[in-house]
Amino acid sequence: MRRTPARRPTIKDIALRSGVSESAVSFALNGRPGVSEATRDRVRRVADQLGWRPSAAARALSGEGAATVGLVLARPASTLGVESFFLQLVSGIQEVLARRRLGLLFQVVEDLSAECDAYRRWWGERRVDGVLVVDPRADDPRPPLLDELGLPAVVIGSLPPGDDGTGHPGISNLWADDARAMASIVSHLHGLGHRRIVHIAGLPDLAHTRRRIQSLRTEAERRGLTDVRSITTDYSDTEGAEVTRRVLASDAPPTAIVYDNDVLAVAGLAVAAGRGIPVPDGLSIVAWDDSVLCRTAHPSLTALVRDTAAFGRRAAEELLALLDGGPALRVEDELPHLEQRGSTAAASP
Amino acid sequence: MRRTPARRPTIKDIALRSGVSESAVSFALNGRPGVSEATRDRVRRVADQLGWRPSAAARALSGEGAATVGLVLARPASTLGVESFFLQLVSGIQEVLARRRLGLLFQVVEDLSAECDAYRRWWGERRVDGVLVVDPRADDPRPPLLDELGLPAVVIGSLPPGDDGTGHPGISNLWADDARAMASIVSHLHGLGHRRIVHIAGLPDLAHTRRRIQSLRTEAERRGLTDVRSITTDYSDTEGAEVTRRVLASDAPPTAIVYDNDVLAVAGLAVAAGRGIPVPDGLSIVAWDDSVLCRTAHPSLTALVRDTAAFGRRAAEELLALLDGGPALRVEDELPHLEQRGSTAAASP
DNA sequence: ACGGCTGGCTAAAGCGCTTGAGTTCGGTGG
DNA sequence: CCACCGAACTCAAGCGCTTTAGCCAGCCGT
Repeated sequence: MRRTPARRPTIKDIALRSGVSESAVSFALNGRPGVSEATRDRVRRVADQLGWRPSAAARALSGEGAATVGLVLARPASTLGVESFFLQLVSGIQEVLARRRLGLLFQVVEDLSAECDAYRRWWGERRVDGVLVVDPRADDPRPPLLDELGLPAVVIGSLPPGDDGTGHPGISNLWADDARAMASIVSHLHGLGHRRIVHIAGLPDLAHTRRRIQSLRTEAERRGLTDVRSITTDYSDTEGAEVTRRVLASDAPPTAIVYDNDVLAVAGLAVAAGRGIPVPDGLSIVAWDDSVLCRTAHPSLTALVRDTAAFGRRAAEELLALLDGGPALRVEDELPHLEQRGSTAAASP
Repeated sequence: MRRTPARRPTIKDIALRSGVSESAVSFALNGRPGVSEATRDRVRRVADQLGWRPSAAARALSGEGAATVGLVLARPASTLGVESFFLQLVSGIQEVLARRRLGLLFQVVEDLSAECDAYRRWWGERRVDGVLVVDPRADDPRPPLLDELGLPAVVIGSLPPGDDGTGHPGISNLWADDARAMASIVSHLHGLGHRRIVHIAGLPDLAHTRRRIQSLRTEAERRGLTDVRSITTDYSDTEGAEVTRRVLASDAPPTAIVYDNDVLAVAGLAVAAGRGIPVPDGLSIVAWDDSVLCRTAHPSLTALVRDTAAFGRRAAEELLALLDGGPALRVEDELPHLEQRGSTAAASP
């Protein structure tokens, strides 16, 4: 025999018990003028004695907004394996949203067009007040779409080269300076005497991939390095391993490889180990983004670490500012820092 | 100058343009009787010409439910590093929810009591129609709470020993047979001649941790193995490494270690490598749950693999069934299978 | 003593949708 | 020819909350 679930109290119940009108209750509970302090107190007491909570639906319907923000992750199922990045990011985001009692509507989809559909649906159904957009890319259809819908958004991640982020009045951008970060890696490797460097990158369409590739080229030219190149992958360990194998088998194999994420790096390390190439003495490895993988690998991997949860927090804060009617901003996140571990050493001659 | 965002059409707009009443529109769009096929078609056409979407808030308010389910992850920020498990699970869940246009409200919190708060809040605010509960534990306060709230739920994961899952009429349970899975691991190791086995487990309060520990003991007794034990950890690579170090330094170190997740296993592997203990010849390692980590480790790790996305899908399906008024069920997921790789071999004498 | 304020409250409309209770109208059976 | 019926609609209430307009008592100044 199933217990009747407790009935949820409404402001009507509160009004009845405290002997005032529903409007008075609303005023009292929302800290609006129009009720005496005495009444306000009484109403408040009754409210939380009854365990009252405002109905999100009713609030939303009467123009208060949905009290929810959305986040969609467009990744083919195969790719979203390990990546510590997202849970950390989400965890940071939540921290901030929780303070304002905002919910996070989350969705994982296969591709970009499904992502856009999700935005349209959320907008149409008035489910979210704003969204957080990850993985900006070249010719990204999302900012214009969101602009058209009038859905406030924060794009998380550096914009593609050439896009300065203006022109989308309702959209903020929280960016990390991938160019400078790449420069710091190149500087480190160059300082160790490396002249042949390969960058095994992620998805070619992602904005940060392009920034990194571009920066690598610039830095190489600046230093007169001619044997430096980038190769894009799908971020999977499979491709990471395959590309590494190919690169190491070439005539003049690199003395250092920079991987665009931890999974690629670890996969690469495994390949090196399999071919009997000692790391770091025969090959230096740098991972972009730190994680347990990098720390537990053997040797542990020199990695570009950033505080992903903090990144998420800042993104959420920017979105809140936007929802509060603030202007769209471009803000830069802290520069990540290169944590030197056991996988980088002086180039062997 | 900001473009005025498009105004969202309501059924009133549709009613006006198609020359019928709002109710007729509602009937037409929801496939209810009471309108002619001709009218229905016309209304439908107008609706999607206008790009109409039902307002989730209005629907919810008029008794249709929130069209949303909730999932909260109670993990201290430190722990939710790599674990491929959750994103995979969520990805599977979404696949099923998407078919019914249900949203997923997601929350990451620090601990169990915050998780319970989240449920209360969601219930009070009528934000979700049901929830998915992960990481069941001993003396779990969540099922009784959800029962009291009358919030349909599916508990994902095996219940603690002694709890048969009955007694919570609104709650289904999707369980994996951790006991048999552990038995299969022990059988594999025993068959390879291992007699001293250590199980480096996860959080001691989690139900599946207890099941595994209990099963290990049972299996050991059945085979007359006396030098077998479990040690719990917080799932972090740090503790995994530390416990491994301690265990390997003991007088009669184990010849095989079973780790409760991929992170622990990789951390353990690194420790072994650091101490010059060859894997698998000097030590066999088994990881519970597969991931890139296991596959890219060197040697690759023998792992207990399960189809996590499928697990998520089934859980979501159970929840849907519950929301449709079906009875609470206990269903068992497929047995995971032990993928033998390079980290297990015959015990050295 | 009276008009005008102001503080404290109530009444009522409205948000977008569902739904049960009418209403209309073209048949049908008697 | 009329009562009756069901199909196809319309009306209006209601979900829980916010918000605008309005009401009334009491206090001010003159």
